[in-house]
Amino acid sequence: MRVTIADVARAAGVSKSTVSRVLNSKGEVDARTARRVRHVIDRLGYVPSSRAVGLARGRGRTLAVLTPSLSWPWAAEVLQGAVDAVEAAGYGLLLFTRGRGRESMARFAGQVSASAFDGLLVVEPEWQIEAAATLHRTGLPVVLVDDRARHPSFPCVATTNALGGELAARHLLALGRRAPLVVTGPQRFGSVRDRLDGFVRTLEAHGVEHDPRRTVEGDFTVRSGAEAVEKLLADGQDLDAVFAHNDLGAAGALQALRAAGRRVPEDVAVVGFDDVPLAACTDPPLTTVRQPLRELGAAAADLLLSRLDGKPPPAEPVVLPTELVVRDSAPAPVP
Amino acid sequence: MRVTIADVARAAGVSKSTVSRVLNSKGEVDARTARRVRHVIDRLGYVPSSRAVGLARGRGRTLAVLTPSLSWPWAAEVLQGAVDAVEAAGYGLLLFTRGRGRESMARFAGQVSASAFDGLLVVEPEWQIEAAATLHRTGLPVVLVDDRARHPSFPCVATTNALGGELAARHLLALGRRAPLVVTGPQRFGSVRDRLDGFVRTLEAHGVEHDPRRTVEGDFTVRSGAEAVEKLLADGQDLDAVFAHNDLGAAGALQALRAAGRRVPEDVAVVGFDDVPLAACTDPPLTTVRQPLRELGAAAADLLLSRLDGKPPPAEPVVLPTELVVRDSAPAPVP
DNA sequence: CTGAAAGCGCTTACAG
DNA sequence: CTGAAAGCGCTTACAG
Repeated sequence: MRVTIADVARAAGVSKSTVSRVLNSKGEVDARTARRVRHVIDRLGYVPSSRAVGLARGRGRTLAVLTPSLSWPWAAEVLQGAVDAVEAAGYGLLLFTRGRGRESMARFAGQVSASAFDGLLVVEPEWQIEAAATLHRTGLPVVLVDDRARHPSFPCVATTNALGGELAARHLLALGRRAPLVVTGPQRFGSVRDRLDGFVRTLEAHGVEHDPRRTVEGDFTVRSGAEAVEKLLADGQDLDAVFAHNDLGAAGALQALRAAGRRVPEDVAVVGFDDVPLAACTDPPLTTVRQPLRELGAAAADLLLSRLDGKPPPAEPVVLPTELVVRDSAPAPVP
Repeated sequence: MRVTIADVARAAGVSKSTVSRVLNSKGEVDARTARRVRHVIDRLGYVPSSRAVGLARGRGRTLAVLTPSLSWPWAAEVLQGAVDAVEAAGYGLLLFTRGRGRESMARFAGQVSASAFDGLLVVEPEWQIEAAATLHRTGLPVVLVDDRARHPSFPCVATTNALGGELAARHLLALGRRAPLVVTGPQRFGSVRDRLDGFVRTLEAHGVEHDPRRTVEGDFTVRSGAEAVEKLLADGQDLDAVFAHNDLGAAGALQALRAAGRRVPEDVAVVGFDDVPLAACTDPPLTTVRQPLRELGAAAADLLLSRLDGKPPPAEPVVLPTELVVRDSAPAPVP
């Protein structure tokens, strides 16, 4: 039923070796023979079995990506960037998410050992970093989409998180704000600490002291953004700005501020992070620090692909720039 | 380097056949022999090569999914549901998106012929339906996540779109609205026509005539939702409600209404469709017809898996229910 | 209950 | 430039 290389060889009156040679344009083949073989291939609609090729060659054309839940819009964007790049290279991409915790990691490890793929992309690694390190040591090419320099032993791509924090701070300072609430993500993340550092350092460089009580650790959910605002308000603290470490948190802050009767941006200016599609749909639309999410995914995929081609990993992480996108929640300062 | 079945056989003092038998618990194996083999497997950390197994058996444990861009939040949710189900079954999932049109479909077709996977999930098929049909004929198990009964020759899972339209209409009628704008998706989609039908029929069943000029075809983008409202307003038509066929469109309508000085929900009530995460973050939060997106993905995956196990496809499409989620953009009617 | 052998569909030295 | 043969790592009748 399936057309095999043997069928092609027979129909073309040559050996399987020769068919293989024209298939992979490897070794010298007589031009006329090659043409004949190609014709037969077309006529029969022959496509080599990826399994057989993979087995014979010891590797195939399949990559895998391990990513957080796709319900996080930024993960979906990064993944889309990776898919596009992988697809363009003619590779397949196996998708694993961290939906089911340890159990699902175990299953993942099984696939790895089964060498079902030839390279791995890890998006925002957390506790699975050990697993990644083990694989890496095993010889599996691994690339991380991650925070700068947190895992220096891996090739990785990252964004300028500290600069992002700085951009947010400069903008709020220019708007005359002096008492911002910072809703961070989980502070075990290096990216989060970098954003915070960049923000606070910039504030202080401009003579604005940042009261630590105005830094609240969130978990990147809408709810945590709202709660941070509610709590601060309940404590009687005042604020004239919010810098949330992601757009979802900023959206939550927006809701809580409205509920508390604070006007945005007049009373409180709000700046988010990421620039996911949601950011343009809130009321008012969010000013935010844009991360080039698709580009991150694509760059990581390309890096992995080039490693498979035997190119050495870059000494430094690949770092893509963040930039400020100004919308109504923290408009451009009037000159 | 790689531990093979031969290594295990040697270490356990048995043949490869026997190792294979205990691996697949197939055929009779002496209990003690089996135990010994298992020990060796554990000790050596042996995992069968998925490629070799696939080649020998003629099929492996890999599925593929062909889905629209993950930038559509609903696609990301459906995909997440599918990943979870596939992963739980111990299968791998190869991801293809329609990012690059025909070119990417060609590449996709290549992977298919290479039998890189054993079953295919198609999410919201449009022009690639022919390709799917061809594959299906070839013997590849295919399952669709699609609109009810549009492709009766495929096993598929769908939602109650007409009912969704009806729910939206009933809610708006209960709020006393009589002049709704309907922003549809592309009307070539069966789901879109079903939603529209359900909506209009319900209106008319309640003695409310629906002026066809108040049905505007959109393309599921935020922009198209906003434009539909702007155009209607520019034409001097009046409206007291909007029913958008997806939440993004509803978010766009919200923006345009605000810009036009209409209050939501007082002047204009707005109902969306899907209930993606964004829906809870708009101002006001969206009342919307919820689609069980993850469940759709999971159900499709399970259906595909059961087909691979040789179970016959269900005669009828699997249909999951939509339900109305009431938020502030169209609040519950006061009794 | 167990093993030797053939076969899955390719690639790759090795000869010629 | 081309072919016969071995090998990739498994499974599966077929004998015993």
